[in-house]
Amino acid sequence: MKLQAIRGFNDVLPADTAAWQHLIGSARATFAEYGYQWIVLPVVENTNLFKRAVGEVTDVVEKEMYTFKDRGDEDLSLRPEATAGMVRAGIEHGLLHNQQQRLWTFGPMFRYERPQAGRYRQFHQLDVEAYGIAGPDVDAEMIAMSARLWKKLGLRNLRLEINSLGAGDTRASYRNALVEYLKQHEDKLDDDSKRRLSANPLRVLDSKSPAMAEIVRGAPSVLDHLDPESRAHFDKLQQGLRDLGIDFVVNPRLVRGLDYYTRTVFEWITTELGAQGTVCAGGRYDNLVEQLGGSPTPAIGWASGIERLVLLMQKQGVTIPDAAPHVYVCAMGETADRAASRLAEGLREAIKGLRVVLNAGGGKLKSQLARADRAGARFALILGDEEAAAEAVQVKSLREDTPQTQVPWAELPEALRARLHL
RNA sequence: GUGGCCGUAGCUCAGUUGGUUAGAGUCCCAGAUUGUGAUUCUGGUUGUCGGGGGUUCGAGUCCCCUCGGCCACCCCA
Repeated sequence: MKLQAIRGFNDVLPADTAAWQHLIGSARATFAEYGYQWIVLPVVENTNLFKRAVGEVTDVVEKEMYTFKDRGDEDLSLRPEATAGMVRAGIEHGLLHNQQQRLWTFGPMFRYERPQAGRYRQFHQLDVEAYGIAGPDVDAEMIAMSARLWKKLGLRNLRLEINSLGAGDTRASYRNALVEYLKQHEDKLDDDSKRRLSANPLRVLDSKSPAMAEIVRGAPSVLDHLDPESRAHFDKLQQGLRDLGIDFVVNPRLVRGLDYYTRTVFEWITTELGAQGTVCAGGRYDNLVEQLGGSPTPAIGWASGIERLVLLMQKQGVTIPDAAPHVYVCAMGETADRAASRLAEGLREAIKGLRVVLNAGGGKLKSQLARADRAGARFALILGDEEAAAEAVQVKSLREDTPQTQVPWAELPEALRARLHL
C-alpha cells in the first residue's frame, strides 16, 4: 500500500505555514480589537444539528457531509461549517440567554466535494459570530472587521457585495414571486436551473450560465419585496458602511447556499482565484437560535476560508514576517561544541524572541555555514576551541557585506541587539 | 455527481514508429579551498517510469481498470 493522504485532505508544509501563521495571528489580533472572544468547538456533532441548522435540502447536507455512526450507534457528522456548532454551544451553556456575545473560532471543516483550486474536502475557516444585537450597527461592525483584516494583511482588489434577503414573510413572498416568474420561462431554463427551481429557487439567480443571464436579469428583485423593517435595516447598513469609508456594491442577486440566512448577506470576492473567488461570506440569521431551541436571539456572522486567503496572499505577494533564524551557531571541536550549546541557551535567555539555531550533527565549517545560509540565518556565530577558551566568538553576517568581527560573549547580546534592531 | 488535461529522481522536465544497463537541469554530498556560506570548476548519490492487469519475443511508450493531481461545471469558504 502506498502511503498517501486521502483525496482533498492536505498537509500544510513549512513552505506555507508561515503564511498561515501570519494570517491566523492577524485575525486573532483583529478579533481582539473588536472585543470578540475565542471559543473552541468540536469537529463532530450530531447529524441532526446540521440538518436542522443548515437545511435538510441543501447540497451541503444532502450530499457533502461526512456522516457516520459511532460505536454507540450515534448518527454523527464532521462539521461542514461552524455556525451550527457555535449556536449549539451558545444555547447549551446559556451564553445566548438575554445577552450579547461576540465570539470567534477557527478550525477544519469537511465537505465531500470534488477538489479544485481553492476547494478541498478538509478546509479551514475563521469564523466570527455576534449574538443578541438586532441593529444594523453590528452588521457594519462585522464587515468593518473583515475589511480591517484585509488591510492588515495587505490584501487588495477585494470587492464587497451586499444584499438583503428580508425577514420572515418577505422571504416567502419573494420566493413565490421568483418561482412564478421562473415558471413562466421554464422552457428556457437549463437543467441545473430547473433542478434549483424546486430545490432552492434563489440559487437560480447566481447561475453562471450565460444563457441564464437574460432570464435572471428580468427576474424580480428581492429588494423590491423587502418589508419596511428590513428595508430600513439595509439602508442603515449602507449608511454605516459609507460612514466608515468601506466601498461596496449592492447585488440583488447575491444569495446564500445555507438556509438559515435572513436580511443582510454579504461576500468578499476576488477575481484572482479562478472559480472559487469567494474569500469571505456571511450574513444575518435572526431565526436560527430559536429554531434550534434557544430563546429568540438575533445573530450575524461570517466565515472565511484560510486556504483561499493564503492562496490570495501568495498571489498578491503580501509580505510575511520573517521567521528565519537570527543567528546560527557553528562549532568545531569538542570544547567548542559544549560551549556552543551554552552560548545558544544564554542568548535565548538574554534576548527575548531571538531565534537561535545550533548546528547539529557536526560537519566541517564550510558545511555548517552552508546550512546556516540555507536556513536563512542573518548571522553565523563561529566557535572553535580557541574562541571557546577565550569566551569569544566570530560574528559573520550572511546577508550583508559587513566585516567579520570577534566579539566576547559578554558583549554579544548587546552587539546582536544593535545589529538586528531588536 | 459531469467534463477536459495530466502522472518518468526531492523539484522542473526530455524520452523518437514499442528494442539492450531510463536521461537532462536543479537540489543534495564531496573535492578544488590551508576552520569561512550564496558564484565557478570537477566528481558522486538519487527512480517499483502513480498502482494493477492485458497485448507482445520485448512496454516508460499500446489497451483496460484503478488511484491521484490540475482546471471548469456543480457546490461554496
